[in-house]
Amino acid sequence: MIIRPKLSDIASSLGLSVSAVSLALRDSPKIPAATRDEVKRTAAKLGYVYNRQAAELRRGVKSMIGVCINDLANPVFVDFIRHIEDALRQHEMKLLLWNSGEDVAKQAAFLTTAQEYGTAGLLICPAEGTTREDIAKLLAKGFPVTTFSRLIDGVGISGFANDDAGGVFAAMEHLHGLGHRRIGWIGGGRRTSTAENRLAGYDRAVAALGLDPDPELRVFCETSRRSGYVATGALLDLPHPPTGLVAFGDLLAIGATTTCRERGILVGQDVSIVGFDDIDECTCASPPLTTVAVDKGAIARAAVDDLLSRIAGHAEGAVTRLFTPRLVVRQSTGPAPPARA
Amino acid sequence: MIIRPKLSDIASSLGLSVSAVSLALRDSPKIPAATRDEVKRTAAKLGYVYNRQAAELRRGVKSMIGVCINDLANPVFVDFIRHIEDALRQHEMKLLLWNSGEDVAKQAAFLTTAQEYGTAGLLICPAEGTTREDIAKLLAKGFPVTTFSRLIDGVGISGFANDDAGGVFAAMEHLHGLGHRRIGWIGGGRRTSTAENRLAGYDRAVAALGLDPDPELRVFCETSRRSGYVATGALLDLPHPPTGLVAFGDLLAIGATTTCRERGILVGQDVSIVGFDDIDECTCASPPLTTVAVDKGAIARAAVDDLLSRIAGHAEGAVTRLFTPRLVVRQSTGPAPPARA
DNA sequence: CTGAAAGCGCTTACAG
DNA sequence: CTGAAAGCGCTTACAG
Repeated sequence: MIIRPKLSDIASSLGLSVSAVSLALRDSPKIPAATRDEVKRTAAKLGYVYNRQAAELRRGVKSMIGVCINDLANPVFVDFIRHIEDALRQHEMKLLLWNSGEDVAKQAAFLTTAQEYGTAGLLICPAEGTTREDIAKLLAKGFPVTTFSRLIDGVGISGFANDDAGGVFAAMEHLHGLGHRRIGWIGGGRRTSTAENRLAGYDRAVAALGLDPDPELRVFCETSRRSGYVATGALLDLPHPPTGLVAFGDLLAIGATTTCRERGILVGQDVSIVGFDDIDECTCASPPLTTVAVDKGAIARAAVDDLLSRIAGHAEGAVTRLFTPRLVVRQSTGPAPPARA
Repeated sequence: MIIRPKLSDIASSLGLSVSAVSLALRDSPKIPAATRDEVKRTAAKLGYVYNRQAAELRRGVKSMIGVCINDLANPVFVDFIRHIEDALRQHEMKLLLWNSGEDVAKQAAFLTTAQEYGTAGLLICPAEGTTREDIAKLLAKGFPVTTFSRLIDGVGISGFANDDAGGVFAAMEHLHGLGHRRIGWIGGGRRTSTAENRLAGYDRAVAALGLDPDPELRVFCETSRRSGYVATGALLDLPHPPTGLVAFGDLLAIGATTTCRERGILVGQDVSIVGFDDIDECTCASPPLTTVAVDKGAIARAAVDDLLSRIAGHAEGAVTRLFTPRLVVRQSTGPAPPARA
């Protein structure tokens, strides 16, 4: 038995030429329908597997896209991946997935692999510490790259992200409207565009709304439930703790609810908490979490479209597009408690 | 400027032969060190990217492994992936990741892609509904496949999984030792080996320990926080609710704690809850979750070793290995409350 | 130590 | 409608 049959095996078993078999398998009208069927039957019988590497080498086309994200453990990226997959499927493109885990070295290794394996281009949410030079190097090689969720400025690469500053501002306005005047910030401890912009939204809102600008109210940490738990503890230990809390991400906000619960503090009454991203878990958190919903589907689709048109050679200049998020009010926010003595 | 330079571009720019360049780049002792350095410098200068597809086609070797899991949204798989990655890195193998999302059609599409792109073999946690025939078809083509976490029996494929029945049995013994006699089961609603075995462990323990065998105590659902929330509600609504609860997975158990919290039921006092898997979140759940810790690292390493030796042709017969889990007692379990009238 | 030639499994003009 | 030939970018014997 032939281990891995190739076109020539099908051809010889049928008394056809290799070219005829090649065309038949791809439904060329040059081959009579009856012959095509026969070829396909024989291929199936022999257990033929198309060697796409060989075909792509010959044709000079590619059909894989590399996707590199920074933190698989954050559900928001699982959402992004699902949307990217959906968008890619319509273009018959496959996805080569990678998780950098915020490790620039791992990310660099993947970038190399992605190129060596002939991916057509790269969709990347850059790990913290990714430099313009890292990206410029790829671009110089003519390798199409588009960023999503996080942006890298000033290097001529397209980026599609949420309006992070605006999202936090909206969250702050919401709390301000509920009477909160001392509002804490947790998270965004990494040097990424997302962290910078969300914090900028916080600072801007503090100034614009006349809130307490106490720098102690800002606690920087990474994005995980545990970090949210710890950071919120620090905030509540303050001599004069905040009544409202905006978190860099939902994971942090969920961690924050744990801290409150342990201390017998009622979320939505004693303290109001707003998350960011709108992951599924928000609806079954306790209480269900008020959050800033990021339009992951629209961002994913726009990034895929940009990358594909770049790959196709219709490369207009780099574009940066920000998508407006939507505040979703659930039960983790409520009127500020009356001031205490 | 050359768009994507190849060996011949380096060769001609240096007045060398293509073969010399090929050997130099791979540090062959046949090429003088000085020449090697020069070749590498030129390659870097020209922005040369190794075409691994072409090289693998010629050499007849492969360096990618496909990994197909069933649910990326479950953190336990993120853990598995990380361990698989680590094991693979030592063998210079790359990973082509895919999430079937419990969709057999998506999984089938990936299996085809993985073969067409020339992955050396496949590590798979089969989606619900994967048949023996699905696997047999791959095996018939001589395509190396190894399962992990979930097993497919009777088809001559190696599998590495947790001792699921034993794990649940240990959880039940723990609760029994604390005085619980009416213990509920939530989850495992899918037809997978994991679900069957964990439920079997429950049933066996109910019989062996003389617990209440009320079938109402078993609620089947899929694995998510939300499902755990809902299923636990159903259990607590029973005229005679259980005092202990074993969940198919930690995500469910965490959902269960939410239900209890909402109803003012103290977890670890009024009701004891045991999860399964030991994901990171267990330690920052409230209360921290007693769980059955799966040795994901050992399972991942064993599966990778098996697959790689199969790829290398040292294919002993298929082996199935079960790894003994470890009960980790935290604060979600405690003595059964005194029986009520 | 270096180069010319063949070939991995495909596809694509080009003849017949 | 069908086949022989060339070539995608590499690597590997094989001569020199």
